[in-house]
Amino acid sequence: MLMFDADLYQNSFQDTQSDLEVILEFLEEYYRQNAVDNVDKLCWTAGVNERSAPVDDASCELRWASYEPPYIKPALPPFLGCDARPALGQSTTASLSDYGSLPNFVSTRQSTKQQATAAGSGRKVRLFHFLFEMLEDPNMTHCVSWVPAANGVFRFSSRNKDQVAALWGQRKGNKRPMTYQKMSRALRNYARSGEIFKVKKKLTYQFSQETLMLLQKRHRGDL
DNA sequence: TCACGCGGGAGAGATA
DNA sequence: ATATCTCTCCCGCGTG
Repeated sequence: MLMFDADLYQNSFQDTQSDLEVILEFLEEYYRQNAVDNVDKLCWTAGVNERSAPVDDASCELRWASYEPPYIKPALPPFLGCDARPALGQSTTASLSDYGSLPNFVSTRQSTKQQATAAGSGRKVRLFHFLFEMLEDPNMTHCVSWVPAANGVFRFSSRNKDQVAALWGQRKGNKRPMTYQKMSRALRNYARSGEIFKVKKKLTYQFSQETLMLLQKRHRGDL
């Protein structure tokens, strides 16, 4: 099981379970028709990191036949050295927030603030944590999924993107319904902190290399 | 022309 | 009480 901070993740996982129950009926119908695709997606999830186990290229090509390697906006220092984060590996109890929200090119002031926030409360789920949960959940691949052969890149389904947004709105307890438009706006704001970049392709975003590496390292460590 | 996705900016709510 | 962070919301623009 994927584990971040134990308490935080357990709570979020339970929330996710509740959310998923809402759309369970819809999913049941979908899975009956896409069982094979889900197997493929599990494979992609495991192969998000190109250094991980090889991905089934044939199945990827089938599903992503129309996909072209995205152009990554070089707005920030691209994918820094992994040895730049001293805290990594020193803490065995840090939550996902500690790692995933703190690329090393974020300003010192911001980093300090975020570290304090993540370490202090950990109660408030952040959008990119939620999205990572969705991406790691094979039941949600019809809404949002990793793009194979593109490290950390994920893409929303044009048909089901609003389901993800609706779940996000539920998770946050918003009174007004969340839409993809609003959720994607929040996603694009992550470019400022370097957590997620906008890829110049519709409905497609990318975790920063730093963030992705830490997520994956955490993921592998808890397998 | 139109629908859709994107980005700017302001502001609300939560947190330190 | 204040500063900061993280969205949320609205609006206009670009593109297919």
